Amino acid sequence: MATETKDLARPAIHAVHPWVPGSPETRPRHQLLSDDERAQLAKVASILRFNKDEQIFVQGDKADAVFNIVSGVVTVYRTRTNGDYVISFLHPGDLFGLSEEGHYLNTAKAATSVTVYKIPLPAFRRILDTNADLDVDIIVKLCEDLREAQRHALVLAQRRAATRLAMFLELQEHLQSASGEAVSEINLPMDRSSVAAYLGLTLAALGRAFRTLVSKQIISCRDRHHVRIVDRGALNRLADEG
Amino acid sequence: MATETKDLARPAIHAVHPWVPGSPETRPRHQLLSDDERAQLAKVASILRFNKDEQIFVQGDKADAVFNIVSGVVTVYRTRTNGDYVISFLHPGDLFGLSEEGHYLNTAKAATSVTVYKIPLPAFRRILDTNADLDVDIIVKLCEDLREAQRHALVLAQRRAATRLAMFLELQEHLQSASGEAVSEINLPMDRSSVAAYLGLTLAALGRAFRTLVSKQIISCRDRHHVRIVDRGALNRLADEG
DNA sequence: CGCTAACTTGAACGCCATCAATGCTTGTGG
DNA sequence: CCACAAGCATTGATGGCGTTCAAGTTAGCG
Repeated sequence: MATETKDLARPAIHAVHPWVPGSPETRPRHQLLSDDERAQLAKVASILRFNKDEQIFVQGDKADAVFNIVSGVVTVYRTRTNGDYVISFLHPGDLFGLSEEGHYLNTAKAATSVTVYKIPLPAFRRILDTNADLDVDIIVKLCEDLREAQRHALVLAQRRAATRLAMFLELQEHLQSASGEAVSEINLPMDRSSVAAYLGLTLAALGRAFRTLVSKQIISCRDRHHVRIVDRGALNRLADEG
Repeated sequence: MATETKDLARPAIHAVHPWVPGSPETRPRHQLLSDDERAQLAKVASILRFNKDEQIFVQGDKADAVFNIVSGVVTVYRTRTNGDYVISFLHPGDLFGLSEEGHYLNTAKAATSVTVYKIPLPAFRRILDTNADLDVDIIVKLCEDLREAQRHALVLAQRRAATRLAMFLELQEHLQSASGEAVSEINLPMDRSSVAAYLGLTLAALGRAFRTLVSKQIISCRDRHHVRIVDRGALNRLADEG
């Protein structure tokens, strides 16, 4: 379809707008950018493709571009002397590489096959300077990223592994439904060790947490990447009350 | 001094600019806003004073204003069925209440006596629309907040309590030195239970962690709000290597 | 079909949560 | 200024849960 090709041929930033009234249900996640903004960004962007596990940038690299995801999932993580810590999983419509200090603070790698727009920072700044509306869109997106990071902290502050996993699964389901897909099943494209690194758990503890939820009839796993919620009430209770 | 009075009479947003070259050392945290921007904001802002432990807004309230700290420290936390979780400690030059979804997601309370500018959201948006430079300043600030939230997640992902505390102390020291104060001593204006809620620990565990660091001659405590670093190397090692 | 890496499972240990009791400090009123 | 009270913080003992290390299993890929 022509429209779809045209859509894919331009950067897109998806978010819920925090300032317009209405409940989150009535304000779905939508495309923030105008056609004009998207066209401007497309002019300076190059499109790149990465295979699973390929690195998009590495922590310490000079931060000279921002990225916008077209398709696929990106894992952002930081490597420390005692292991890797996953900061976030990013999805189509997300922007990343912006919140850096001259050099990338984190490493970004493809969790699945990924296509992204790469927008050189100087060009990006130039467009920001000349286009006031884009500024506001970026602000909205950053607010969303901030809320997301705070929710991540909330997850990590939980004491029991099963609670962290329950919150993570609810978050993933929410992300999927907000992006418009029907979700009879939660899709977890990243591998277990990445989830463990995101939840601040060892692989072993995460495995046990999965087994606990399955044995309690709260979820069922078709395979390692597909989870079905059996008892949503119990999952919610676990996530909310620890 | 006249200048100081004038400075205090206007909103101010402090941050390091992530896009200008140079090491963080050579790019100190500075005032982002121009005199004009500060004057515009001052026109629509009202100044408020809160005593220690007074609430500035409560989670669930309609989010109709953003706040800018003039002096004092603000604790942002979220209350859940199983307790309070501290999201962040905010300082003069910080902006908060922006990243909400129509209603405040968190509660903000004064950790010390606090004076803030309250800027009604409609007026704030109007200024954003007409002032392109301010947009960019807000973006810079949000990027800093995002990095901060990610660092918090990194702290919470640590397994040992002493490691979390070491990272927290280094962060506090960094904040203080970045705001221009000489730091022979780390100042912790918030109380222990808030620190515990920030670090995802119980009061008891935090107390033990303090005692561990003291007994290992890594820090010494003058009182509950003043910590001196005795062995910075050891503190660094603990924070970096777990 | 075989190999390798990812994942699961098991047993022992250690750390933190929990609960309870004590000590400290801050604010209040006598 | 002191006595008191109430909340905050430290300390101690116990148990649960997650880490660690190791072995076994599955899944994905050539």
